[in-house]
Amino acid sequence: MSTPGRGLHGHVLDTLGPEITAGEYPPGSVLRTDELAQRFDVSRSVMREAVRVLESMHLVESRRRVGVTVRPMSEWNVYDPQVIRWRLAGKDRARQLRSLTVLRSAIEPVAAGLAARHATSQQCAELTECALGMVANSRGHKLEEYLVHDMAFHRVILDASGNEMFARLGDVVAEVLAGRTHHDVMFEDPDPAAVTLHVQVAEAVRAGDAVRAEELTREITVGALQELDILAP
Amino acid sequence: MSTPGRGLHGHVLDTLGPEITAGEYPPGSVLRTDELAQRFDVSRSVMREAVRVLESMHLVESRRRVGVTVRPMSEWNVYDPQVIRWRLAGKDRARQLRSLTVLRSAIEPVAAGLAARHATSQQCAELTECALGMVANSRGHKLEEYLVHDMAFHRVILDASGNEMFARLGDVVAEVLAGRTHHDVMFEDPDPAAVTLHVQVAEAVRAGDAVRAEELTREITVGALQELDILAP
DNA sequence: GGAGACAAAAAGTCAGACTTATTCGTCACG
DNA sequence: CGTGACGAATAAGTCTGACTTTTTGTCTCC
Repeated sequence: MSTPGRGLHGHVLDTLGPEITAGEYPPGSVLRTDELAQRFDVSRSVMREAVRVLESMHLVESRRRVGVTVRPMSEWNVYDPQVIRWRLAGKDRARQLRSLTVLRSAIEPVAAGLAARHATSQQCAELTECALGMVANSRGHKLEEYLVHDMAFHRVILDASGNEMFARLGDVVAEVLAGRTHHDVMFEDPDPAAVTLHVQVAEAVRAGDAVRAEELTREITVGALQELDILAP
Repeated sequence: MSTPGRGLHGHVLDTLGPEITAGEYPPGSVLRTDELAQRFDVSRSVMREAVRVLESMHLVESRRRVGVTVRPMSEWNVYDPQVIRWRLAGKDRARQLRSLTVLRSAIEPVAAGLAARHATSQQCAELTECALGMVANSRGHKLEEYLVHDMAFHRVILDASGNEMFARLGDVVAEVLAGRTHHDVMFEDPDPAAVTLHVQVAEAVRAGDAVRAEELTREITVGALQELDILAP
């Protein structure tokens, strides 16, 4: 995605990471560095670097005389964008998408409220532009163009909140929106009500109306949650 | 903290990580693997493993013929518990604490609402126990004992929400609460109103009253935000 | 002054030997 | 029988040195 297989150790991670996050090795499973190096046909140095990265994500733990043991899912660094990507590409993408959508529903309304207070005039302009782009592509099976503007819209909101923790969720939200468009729901044109809400949020932010921006965004995320409930009650 | 200097590469990270997150190397600064290996008196293999970990946190980027370049703060994986710890131990701990408290104010109310729906009877019992422990230690300069129960309380709420993304913020919230007690505010006994709110949240969760649990928790987090505003308006 | 070739620099890779910590089995001792 | 200590096996950890690959800056040459 962002950094595709840069170097041999990257290629190893592209295979091993998804396998682990997909749960192919039950927690407590033991892998041996040497065997992995053989399997991927790389030197032990390269394999060790890959293991170190997995370890920094808390996916595995490396202990002397034991080997590389897989940690239970509850200990994974589930906010690591790489881990999120692996899991979204794997088996439990539905569960993952639900968790992330709930996260969105908590974060984005608050972020929109802050954005109404902190957004620069340029960010307001970008927001309006994105909302207009969504309107323009809301009919006629132009889902891809719509998605681009939708992702940009939410990224601007999160950035404009002025909170770095929120801002860093831009990639995650984009991934969720993309996943929704490309796989699960959204067979036809997007919900007109949602499009309108985005336009209204842009207006509220520009007007500096924090309460209204927060409430409108809450409606958007509630809608996203309902979409999931319809799909898998 | 959790995994203190495990192995040589861990020791290198314990020094280099805080240096980078403290901003001692401006974005775009170039480090050379060989020089770093010399500086820390380790072999290049060990140094490379450390660089790989820093790279997986998006703190640096390693490119051929160029070296290891430090990335701008906006690209760091700020949700990585290790990065959070490094930053909380460093220069901008105040800024970091503020960001995290805003994050809490978005997450915890929603988590409490979900907890009211999903908490098991055992989790309800734990919650009540924590709240009672907070009451018992709310007077008489027993800040440490109070803190333990406070951290446990919020961890149970986040776990009981049933959302893994929320659950994994337990460590972060604990870190924020600990930081608040040990450094910034909290010179004397905690605010009695806050203690009462925790007890009421425990009751609301046990009663399955999601709306009330959410609203009460919102009051708690608003209080935490106000504490910061009083300290640094 | 632009395009292409060349050289230097730094990360990337590999192989092999050695070190160290941990675990497990065994054996002696209570 | 249990128990504790000793020792051997094992797999990660470390170091070294040689080699490869990619990128970049420069220096021609047209």
